[in-house]
Amino acid sequence: MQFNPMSRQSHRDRIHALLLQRIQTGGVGWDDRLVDVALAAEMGVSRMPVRDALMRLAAEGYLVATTRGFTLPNLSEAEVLEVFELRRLLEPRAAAMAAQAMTEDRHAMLSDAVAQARGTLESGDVPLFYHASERFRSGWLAAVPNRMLVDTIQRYLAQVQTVRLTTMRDPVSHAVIVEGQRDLLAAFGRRDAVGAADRMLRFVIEGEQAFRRARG
Amino acid sequence: MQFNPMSRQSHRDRIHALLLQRIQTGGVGWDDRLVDVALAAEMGVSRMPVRDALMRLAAEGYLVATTRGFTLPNLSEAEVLEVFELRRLLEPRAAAMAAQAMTEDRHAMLSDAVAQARGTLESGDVPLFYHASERFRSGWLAAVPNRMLVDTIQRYLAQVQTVRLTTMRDPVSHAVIVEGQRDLLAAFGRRDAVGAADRMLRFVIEGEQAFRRARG
DNA sequence: GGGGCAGAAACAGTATGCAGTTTAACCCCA
DNA sequence: TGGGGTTAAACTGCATACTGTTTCTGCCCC
Repeated sequence: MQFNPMSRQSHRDRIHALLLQRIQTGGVGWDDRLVDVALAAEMGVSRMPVRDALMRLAAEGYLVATTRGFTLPNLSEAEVLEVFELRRLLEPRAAAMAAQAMTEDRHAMLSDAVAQARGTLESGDVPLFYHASERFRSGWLAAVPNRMLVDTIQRYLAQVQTVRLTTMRDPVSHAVIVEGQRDLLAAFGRRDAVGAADRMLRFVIEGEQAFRRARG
Repeated sequence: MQFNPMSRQSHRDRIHALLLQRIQTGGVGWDDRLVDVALAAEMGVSRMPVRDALMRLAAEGYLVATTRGFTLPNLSEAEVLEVFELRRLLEPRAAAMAAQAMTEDRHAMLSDAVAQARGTLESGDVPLFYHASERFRSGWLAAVPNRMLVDTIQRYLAQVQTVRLTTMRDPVSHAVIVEGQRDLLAAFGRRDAVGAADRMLRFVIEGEQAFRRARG
């Protein structure tokens, strides 16, 4: 049963990456409790590397430690609005930098993601739409040269994961999001930093309005 | 020898706080290697809580893990400049919100901190200056109603800890920082959100320029 | 005297076990 | 049938031990 303890990437890092992916792709539900023993059994390792990964995720803000396992942070409406404020401050700038640094390859990939997202407008395939949107998001973020900025954006976006998921289920928002992606893609294609920033700001504000509508 | 394992504050948290204090008060040198075994022996506990604390400090950016113990981080110049970009984006807004939400009590506390910082201009007492600056910073941040914004700011500031410490040792920067604190305090006192934002932006840019001068 | 080279030591990662605490289920009595 | 107390299970925190790797040290050969 013994794996090589010092394999290129430690168990701790592998498990951290795996759990992060699960969180970011909606693989962890709101009422799920992540417990080291269970995860360790699932992955065939001992508790310690799993504990390390969980505590690291908690330190990074992706999880919160409770007396009974780790769970997703349960954001109040006020906290979600706080995140929208952060998004308004950071994402337009990030989009501008991405536009300036956009390569042909990356633009083609983003174009593909947007096409896929648009295709779900008729089929109403929410999981596929979500997946395409994730591809678009991670794609343009990868073009941003400021890694600190990207890390910051990724962190708080992870925390409002479920909000974004519910927004995507709304048909009206679905169309608005695809439209925003299309416009952003066009701005990226023109290397139009100003246009990308403006459109991204509008995109975030539209998202905030959709959230406010959904809550009342 | 057995302590209560579940005493109000866990060993992990105690050790984390202790090491953080050592780092922040210059108790850890650039060539010091923090090793779990040695620290554990020093504190009379096992490796695990020490390891937890060290890894948490590393996740927070106060330390970096090397193949041979934990050391102070040596951020590249590019990474530090990335953080300055984040600061330009977030801290003016945060200062504006703090100005709007400023209370008399808090303003008095900030005033005290600035007076203490100014007092170190002549004495050249860097540790006291550092402490006063920390009080000023944590004080105005506490007035910001958006907790997500504050958390984000705190997180990246932790990572450039050492840069800020070296900046404070420079007499010219020392004076510039105290001047900035004085102006910010005045803006806070007037509940002048616009003025606070403007002055904070200038403050960050001055810090960035000081850093660029120091490096190259 | 300098450049490998082998052995030793230091150190990170992981496994396992136990103690203490919290949660939840259950049972008893009303 | 419901409320309160009791007990079992679940889970975290800490300790200890072992393994494999990396770095250091000193020695030998050139």
